[in-house]
Amino acid sequence: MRNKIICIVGPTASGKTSLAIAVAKKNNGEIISADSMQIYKGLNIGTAKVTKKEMQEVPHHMIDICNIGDNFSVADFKVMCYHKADDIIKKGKNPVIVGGTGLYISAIVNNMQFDNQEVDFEYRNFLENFEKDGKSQLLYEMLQKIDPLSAKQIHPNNVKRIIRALEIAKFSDKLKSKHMELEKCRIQNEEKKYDFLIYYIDTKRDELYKRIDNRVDDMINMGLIDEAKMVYNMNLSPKVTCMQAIGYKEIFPFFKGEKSIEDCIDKLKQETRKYAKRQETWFKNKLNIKYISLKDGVEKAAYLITKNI
RNA sequence: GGCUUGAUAGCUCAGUCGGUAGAGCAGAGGACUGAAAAUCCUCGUGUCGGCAGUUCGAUUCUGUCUCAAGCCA
Repeated sequence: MRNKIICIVGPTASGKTSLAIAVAKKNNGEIISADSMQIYKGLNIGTAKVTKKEMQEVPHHMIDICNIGDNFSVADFKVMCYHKADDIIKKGKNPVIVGGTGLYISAIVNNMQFDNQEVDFEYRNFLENFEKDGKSQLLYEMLQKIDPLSAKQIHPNNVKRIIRALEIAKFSDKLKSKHMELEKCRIQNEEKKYDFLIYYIDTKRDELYKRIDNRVDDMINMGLIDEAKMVYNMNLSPKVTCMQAIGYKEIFPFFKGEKSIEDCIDKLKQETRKYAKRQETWFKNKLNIKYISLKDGVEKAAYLITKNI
């Protein structure tokens, strides 16, 4: 019999962390985080990472596994996540997957297939130069020739995606060695490894926005500005993945003396709200989810989730 | 008190050599199989500050008033 794995998803600030801990406690579980930013050591307050105390209550995985500046992608996530899940099951315990990164959740739920591939920065730079020269259209035309299916799915203006698709097409093992059409290996997902039960924490929009505003204020009180300063002082390229995290780049203008701290905090709240909206779109439209509410408390929700297993 | 410059979408502004107007941001919705807290797509009627004048027609020109910023007293 295949194992059923509980996933808890939802927009930022919806209460995923506490619900996951409650579920894991009730169900002899260990938590696997599916969050593209909590993987980084040092990004604690801004990513709303679980506290050390909470981690002692229930083991957490896939948190603090990278250094700031490291590269990481869905492909890495999927491999590591499955290993962790297997390990947890072998121990006789139950994995609980929690996260807000839609692509990561989709990757494991749908068992997406990826080749092993390192990022080739030289090639990426080469491609990015086309964009700098205003020749993005050429990139799209290249992709249409090399990987027509991807080209169909990516909007011609989405240069970042076009470049990534070109990188993948060029270095894809399947393309190079087997002369297989990329379309085929993309669509051909293997049989699903586990069954998943995905719970989406449903929160009314205005309520969620209030929670977001309050949480940002809490983050500031907990020392987010110092944490952001630490990241700022590292002087990283804006291209580095963790520099994309919300909670840091919004405060940089204050350090540069370009904006007041109040304006930066407002911007941070605004960006977080927009992010929550994008998450909602992903989870509601791309995944087969069950809705769960925290209105009657975390314990009640955890009870409802675990009693079905 | 005098002069100058402004007053246009929630905000910042562009524009109409006179034929009732459009960008960015915000907001709403959406896409997304390899950077995803990223990236991208769609959606813009608003007494064009008030009143009067010229005109077939004014947001656009003229006068006047109100408000704001600056300069001179």
